[in-house]
Amino acid sequence: MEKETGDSASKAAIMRMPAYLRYLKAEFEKGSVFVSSSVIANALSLSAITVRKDLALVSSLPGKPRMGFSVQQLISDLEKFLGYKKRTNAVVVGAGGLGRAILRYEGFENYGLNVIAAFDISPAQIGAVAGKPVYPMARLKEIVLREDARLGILTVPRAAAQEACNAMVDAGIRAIYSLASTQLSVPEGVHIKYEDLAASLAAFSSGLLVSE
Amino acid sequence: MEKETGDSASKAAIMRMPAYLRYLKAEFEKGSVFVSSSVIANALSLSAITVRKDLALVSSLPGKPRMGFSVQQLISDLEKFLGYKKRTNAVVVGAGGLGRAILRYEGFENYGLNVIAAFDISPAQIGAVAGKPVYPMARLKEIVLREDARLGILTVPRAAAQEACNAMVDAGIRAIYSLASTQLSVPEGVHIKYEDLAASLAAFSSGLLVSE
DNA sequence: TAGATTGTTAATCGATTAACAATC
DNA sequence: TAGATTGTTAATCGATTAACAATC
Repeated sequence: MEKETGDSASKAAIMRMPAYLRYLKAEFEKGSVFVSSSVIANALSLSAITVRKDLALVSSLPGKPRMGFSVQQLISDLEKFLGYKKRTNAVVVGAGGLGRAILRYEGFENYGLNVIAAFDISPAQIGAVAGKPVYPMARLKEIVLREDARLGILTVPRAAAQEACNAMVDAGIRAIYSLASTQLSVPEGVHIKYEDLAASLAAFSSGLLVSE
Repeated sequence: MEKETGDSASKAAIMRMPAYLRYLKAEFEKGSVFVSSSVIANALSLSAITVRKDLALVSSLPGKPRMGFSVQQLISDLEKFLGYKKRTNAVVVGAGGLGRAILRYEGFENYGLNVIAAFDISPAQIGAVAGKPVYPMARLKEIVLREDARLGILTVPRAAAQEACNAMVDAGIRAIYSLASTQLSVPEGVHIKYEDLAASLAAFSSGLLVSE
């Protein structure tokens, strides 16, 4: 008989986890050893109860009355929960401004992500950025297979997005993170997440999401 | 006596609006004149009822039984609702890879956002990108005042983030969109929104948010 | 007219908040 | 010990879904 797994994290809770991790890492740098839910809640503009509920979902050790939670333990638990301790290889398709910025960004290491290469249709872009190769699109499938890349990051212009997306799917990629701000159609079984920086910026700017 | 304003949009609903707009614009390109809630729902993996409820919040004209909603009208209503018809001036602080990509991106026009200039501490970055000036940080306040910039986009490295943030606040900016993936402290009255691309990418990659 | 699709009212579902006993 | 902070159970709140009469 299967053991009860208990509460599973809601999507809302999952989205708060990176914020906890970021905060706790900052606290760790400052030398904090223990931290209470109410302190975290204050810093992150959440309620203490929400924080405690969330931490209960990921914490391997219970918090201690009067002290709170071990900062170090919590960091480790959160990283494990968020999968930052596993390694995933990712490729970037589209070596324009945004694609190149992603290649240059070094912070992905902390998130268990290796951005291994980029691809572009334009011969002018072929070469390397920040020591990472930029290949022609024709080599996408070969490299994805060889490096077992699981995640594709789409940063091509809108007009080229569907074609580039198809190429990724054909290469065997089953998880696509699209920054191309256009609707894409993918076959069953391929996961896609749209991140529309411009739209979210605009929503924020117009004050609609001020409270978030 | 004040007239009842009716239901106001939930945050969840607001976040779906850009997706409707994107879809409707694509349909408009294809020549669609009317579209029903169930068609939209299918395309966007939502329920038809959710779509109808959401559209009721923004639509100035009711949908017609048997036909659905006017694509053109809905696009206009959504753009108005999302504030894309107003103009807001924005500045970028940090002219590294990501900052430069934002300067080069032309899609902001559609969202009512004018990215007018960038700022950087490094003299090497001063100049222009895509016809937009990159100024030294010392000129931030002057330009923000002159151009009435309301939104600041923060794209500096983590270590420089708080200092750059302070400079923005000092320059009179009251809405900061931070891509710096670090916790910032701002005075009361300054709105801040964190967008951690790396964290959201990692969460997606680890399969935690697959269903979104 | 007949039927598809709307808008609305009620029911369900899920997440947050409140209350409180347990405990270091 | 006394008290702050935890984890848990119950209540509230908000959003989604279901049901259905209205209507082009």
